[in-house]
Amino acid sequence: MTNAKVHIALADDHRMFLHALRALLEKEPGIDVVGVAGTGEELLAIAAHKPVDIACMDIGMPAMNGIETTRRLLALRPNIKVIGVSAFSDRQFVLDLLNAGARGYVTKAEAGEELLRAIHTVQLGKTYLCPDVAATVTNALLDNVPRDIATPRITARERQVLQLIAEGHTSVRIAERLHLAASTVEVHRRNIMRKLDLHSVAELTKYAIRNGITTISG
Amino acid sequence: MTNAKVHIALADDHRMFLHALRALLEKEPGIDVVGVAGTGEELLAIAAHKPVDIACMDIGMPAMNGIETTRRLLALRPNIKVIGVSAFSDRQFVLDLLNAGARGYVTKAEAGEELLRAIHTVQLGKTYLCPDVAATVTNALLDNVPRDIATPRITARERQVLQLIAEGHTSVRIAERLHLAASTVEVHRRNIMRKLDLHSVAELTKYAIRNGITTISG
DNA sequence: GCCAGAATACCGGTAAACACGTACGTAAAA
DNA sequence: TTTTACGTACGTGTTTACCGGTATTCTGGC
Repeated sequence: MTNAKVHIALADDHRMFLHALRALLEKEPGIDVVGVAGTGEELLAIAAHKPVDIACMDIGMPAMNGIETTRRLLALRPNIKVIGVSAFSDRQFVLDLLNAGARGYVTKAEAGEELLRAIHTVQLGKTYLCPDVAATVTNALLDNVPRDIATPRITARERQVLQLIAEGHTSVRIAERLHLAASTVEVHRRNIMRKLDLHSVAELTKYAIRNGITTISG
Repeated sequence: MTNAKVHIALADDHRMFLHALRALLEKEPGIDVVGVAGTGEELLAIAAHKPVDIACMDIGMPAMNGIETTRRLLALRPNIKVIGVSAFSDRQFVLDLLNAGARGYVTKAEAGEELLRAIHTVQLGKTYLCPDVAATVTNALLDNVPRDIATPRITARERQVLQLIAEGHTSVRIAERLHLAASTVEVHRRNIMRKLDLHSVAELTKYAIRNGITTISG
């Protein structure tokens, strides 16, 4: 049992990264990549039919993001250990993912060995955060203590509005598209900014990209 | 000569992608990865000291972007064939890169095999664009004919203003930061939008991210 | 020396964003 | 059941964005 290979599933919407990462992990003797997925749904399907010990997933996927995918995955298979892989290291983002049950987080800026280290660490039942993320999180805990549970989460409607804002539409257009009054859209916009502590369309746009609410290639 | 391995150098600011891609390419018998770089400068250094046939580089790198890197690389070693690898497929972006002398372009959304196909094609002296990029480019040529040479390039000052816009600053703040009149900043903003055919802060922000003018983790 | 382009600056106008308030019905949660 | 959160909608006001034109200065190229 101890010298059996660890079964790993990968998920990333960039197929080239997905395939490349598979090649990287397959070089490791103790690792067996049992499936790769381009979306959160595919990852759930893999976990439903194959033995998966560890899932490494991109967080910034469109449609279903990493946090939602993590929740559903753990509801389906509570023993799977989730490692978040992302280009970003938002404090709030990492905390959300850990709250969702993830056991590790590494950024794509780190070396490939960092992911292997994370895999080996969570395999032992521990939690692994790559250095800069760990620093961000501990700073957050030291600075703003009541950040643990007070996770501001936007509603589905707000998310919908945010997506259209990040696509460059005005409030009036968004109202037309959603069959709402323009004033309602502006309230949503205001609430989003208040909840997320963002203060411009530029920041809203970046947040939306980081969280997979919109794609950058729009 | 014909059955010698092709020497490839890689460049990407995401080290994990860089290392994973190296693992993917090293599986190929005809390919020898002679160096990997995290920045454009490193890639130039590698090309200066090692034999490189093909360079696969990420376009959205901070500091020196892919287009500038391509220019300098080809000035240094005109025989190197450059393949652009990017998460995005901007029409203008691709055209700029091809004008700079690149021989291929594949997006990260494509499968890993797509990059291998690009490598084998440019090795034969041909140009390779992945399907969706090829469609975008041909559409651009069919739609707006005088797009070939009229490559709108923003000035250094405009780039500076764009960066601050994408960081979420207002025109007034940008003016203060750059010691300009607010009206001047607004003219720059206007010219940027006109040149790039963008019509909102959201679009400006995404363009800035795609082109490495600002980072998404701001 | 002239011309084109860049960078600077100002004026005017419309539309939109942004901040603050109030209000109501419903649905979920305590 | 009371409370809380959400989605809906309106009003008022200030700031900013966005589109148009004009003009001066400076620099680089022909």
